[in-house]
Amino acid sequence: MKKRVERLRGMHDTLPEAYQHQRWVTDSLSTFLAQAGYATVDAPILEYSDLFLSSFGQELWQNLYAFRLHQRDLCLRPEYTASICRLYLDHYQQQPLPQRFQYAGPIFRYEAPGRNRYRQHTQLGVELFGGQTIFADAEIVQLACDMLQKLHITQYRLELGHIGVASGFIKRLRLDDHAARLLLSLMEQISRSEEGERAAQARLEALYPGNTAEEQSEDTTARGAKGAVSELETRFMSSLLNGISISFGDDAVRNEVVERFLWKVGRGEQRRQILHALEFMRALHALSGSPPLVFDELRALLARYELDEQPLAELEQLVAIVEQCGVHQQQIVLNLSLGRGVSYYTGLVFEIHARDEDGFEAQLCGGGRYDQLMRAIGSNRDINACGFAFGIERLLPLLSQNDLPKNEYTQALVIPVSQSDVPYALQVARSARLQGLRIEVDVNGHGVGAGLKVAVKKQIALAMIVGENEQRIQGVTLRDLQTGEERVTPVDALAEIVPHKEQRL
RNA sequence: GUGACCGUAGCUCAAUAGGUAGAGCACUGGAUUGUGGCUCCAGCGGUUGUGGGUUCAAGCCCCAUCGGUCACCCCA
Repeated sequence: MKKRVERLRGMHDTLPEAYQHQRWVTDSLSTFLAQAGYATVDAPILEYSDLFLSSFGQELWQNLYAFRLHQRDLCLRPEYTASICRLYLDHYQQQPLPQRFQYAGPIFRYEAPGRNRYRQHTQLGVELFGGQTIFADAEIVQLACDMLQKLHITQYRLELGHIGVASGFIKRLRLDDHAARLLLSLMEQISRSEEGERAAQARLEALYPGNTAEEQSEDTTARGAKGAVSELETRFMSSLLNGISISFGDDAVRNEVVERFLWKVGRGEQRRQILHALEFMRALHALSGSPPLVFDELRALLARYELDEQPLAELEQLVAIVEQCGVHQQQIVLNLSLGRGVSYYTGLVFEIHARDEDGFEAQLCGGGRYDQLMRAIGSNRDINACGFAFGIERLLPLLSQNDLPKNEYTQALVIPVSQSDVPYALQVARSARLQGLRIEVDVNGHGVGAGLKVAVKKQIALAMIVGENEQRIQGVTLRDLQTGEERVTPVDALAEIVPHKEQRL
């Protein structure tokens, strides 16, 4: 076999049917957003890597398609938000706020490909700059839901969260900035699973490494180091873990986890604070659920920790508005441990999930509020901003076939009788197209019989046979491939005849 | 990133226990030089993903690597 250049891993080709469907979805949603005042813009696919530093921290740096070219650090955009913010700063600062933008196009992330997951995929989204927080938040969440409505996708789950709760808590811990940010970005991972917590733990450990000599001695005599951890600390951790009922297999395993954690995290004040934060995040996660009940429970939790109720009040208003737009309470899940991958969110965060017909659940949409991103990428003032983006490829499997457009199939194939009739065939095709028909020409150069075979194989309903006889009268022999019926038709009249013939199919 | 399974013609797949690599579809030509679908005939097509190893002998066994699928992990 000849060596063939393969398609890149995680990249996909878009074939005619999928392309049509994708364009239909994009057009429908874009039209809808334009009705809401969102002007379509686009930005370069390639940007300076620095643009994405604040959104993709060091943790996600490896997920960028970044490279160095001519002494410049460049990067294929991993998302639109930062680019649109840059676009705003470059062109719109003199315009009055709020400003609304929509976009659609490819983005790139270097990740392990999987089902419904590509290294290049298409995002369609909006950014809303300025406006009052609660109203702007409500507008975009409502838009996201209405867009699904527009596509007749009704079975979905709307997850709402608010970074303000956890960040309010962390702020009080007086952690250093780096630790606080890391903790926040790990929140979702921590609350998801035992394994996730362990991974997060490792990252936090790296932040406050213990005494090197002690660690080495632990490696050689793991059990011998036991005495170094105080009885009190072990019991505290133990009861903490008990309280939030995580299953650890058996006591030995749990003790091991507790011990290693306390040991490795180091012994400073920071460690105690982090433990505190972990506990709080667990509690937040445990309380996720649907309104209205969950609000009471969350309010009680915030009161217990003496935290500001403002974020919760915002969410409550938001839920009320979203419900008025036809989203059922059962579809809404409040999850204050929702973190989202990127690190710039400051307030509302939300995601929309849905299950396809195979029962596979995928995230369709994600977004939130990021009031400090503008400053992070070089603005000299903060500009309130929020937005969201849909993954177009993930919407496609959820669409009903009835809604999707039919393929633009070819209506007739022009078959030249002999090679000398090709110029006339092309002329006929051109004339028919000018009349609005979709016409292909058989360019195989092998006669009428073979030409008709081509038409059948390609499932084209009509053939236009053209030779000397037809050219003499400026006509075609129009043959119906289904009935075998033939009639000679003037080229000028094709537009009237062809559509009628087709309807027989 | 981790684990499991898989990789043979353009596509879908065969190949006994390790013993000379096959079929259908598709494609090209013909039966049919201005009339198709059906049929028949012929042709084209391969370093068995790649590299190493074991063996008298490897598509098959072993190792590595690349790619694919699924489940985790993570994300849209």
